[in-house]
Amino acid sequence: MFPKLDPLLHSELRLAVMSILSGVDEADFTFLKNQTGATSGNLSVQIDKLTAAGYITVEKGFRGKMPRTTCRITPSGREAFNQYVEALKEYLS
Amino acid sequence: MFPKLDPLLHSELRLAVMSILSGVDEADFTFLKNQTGATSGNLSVQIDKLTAAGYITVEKGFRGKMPRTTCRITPSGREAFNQYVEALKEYLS
DNA sequence: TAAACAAGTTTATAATATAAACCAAATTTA
DNA sequence: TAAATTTGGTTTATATTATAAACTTGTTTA
Repeated sequence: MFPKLDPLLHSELRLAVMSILSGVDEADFTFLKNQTGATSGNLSVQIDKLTAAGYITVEKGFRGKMPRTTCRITPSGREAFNQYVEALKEYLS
Repeated sequence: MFPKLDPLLHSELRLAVMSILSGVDEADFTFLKNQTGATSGNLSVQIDKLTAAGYITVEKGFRGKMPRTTCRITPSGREAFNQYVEALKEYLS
C-alpha cells in the first residue's frame, strides 16, 4: 500500500537539488546554494551523496580564475526522481 | 522558492500514519502496524511524536480484555498535513 | 600587503529513524 | 493447571542522517 520512499531523495535539500536539476540543463554550486538557501557545507555533502548514487554528475572547472562546480542530473537520477514522485503520491492521496 | 517541509511530517512512517488517519475516523495501533508494515517499536515512537506535536490524539482502552490504542487525527494535524502536501508540491513540479 | 571575499571541503555534533530487547497480561495448548 | 505462545505494546540502544561550524585555498580589493 505505501511504497518505500527512496531515502536518497527523501531529504529536503537533496530533493530541492534534484527538483532544480530536473528542470535545467545544468546548475553550478553557487546557483544551487542561492536557490535552496542551504549552507555550503550541507550542500557539498548532499551533492556528494547524489553523485555517489549516480543521480547527478559533477564537473569541476573554472569561470575565469575562480573554481566552478557544475551539476547535471543523469538519466538514472531523473528516473529515480520520477519514481519518487509517483511513490509519494500514494502517501498524499 | 522551496518552502520548509515540516520535519515532523517529512518522515516515511509518520507520513504514512497521517495519511491513513486523514482518511478514517479512527485507527488502532494494530491496524496502523498492519497497514504500514512498521515494527511495533518504531510505530510506538512515531505515534508518540505525532501526539506530542498535537497532530493526533491517542486513546487507551480495552477491546474485551485486551489493551487497545486508538488514534485520531486532530484539526491541527489535518491542517499541518494539508500544508505539507502543498509545500511538497513546490518540490515536485 | 593586509583584509575581506569566493567557493568550496572536512570534521564534529545533534537529531532521527529504526530495530532489538524487553514487559505484562491474555490466551492457547499439552 | 502449568507451560508456551500470542497480543499489544514500551523502552533502550544503535546506526544513520542532516546540519552547522571550522577550515582551506586561492582571489580580489582597499
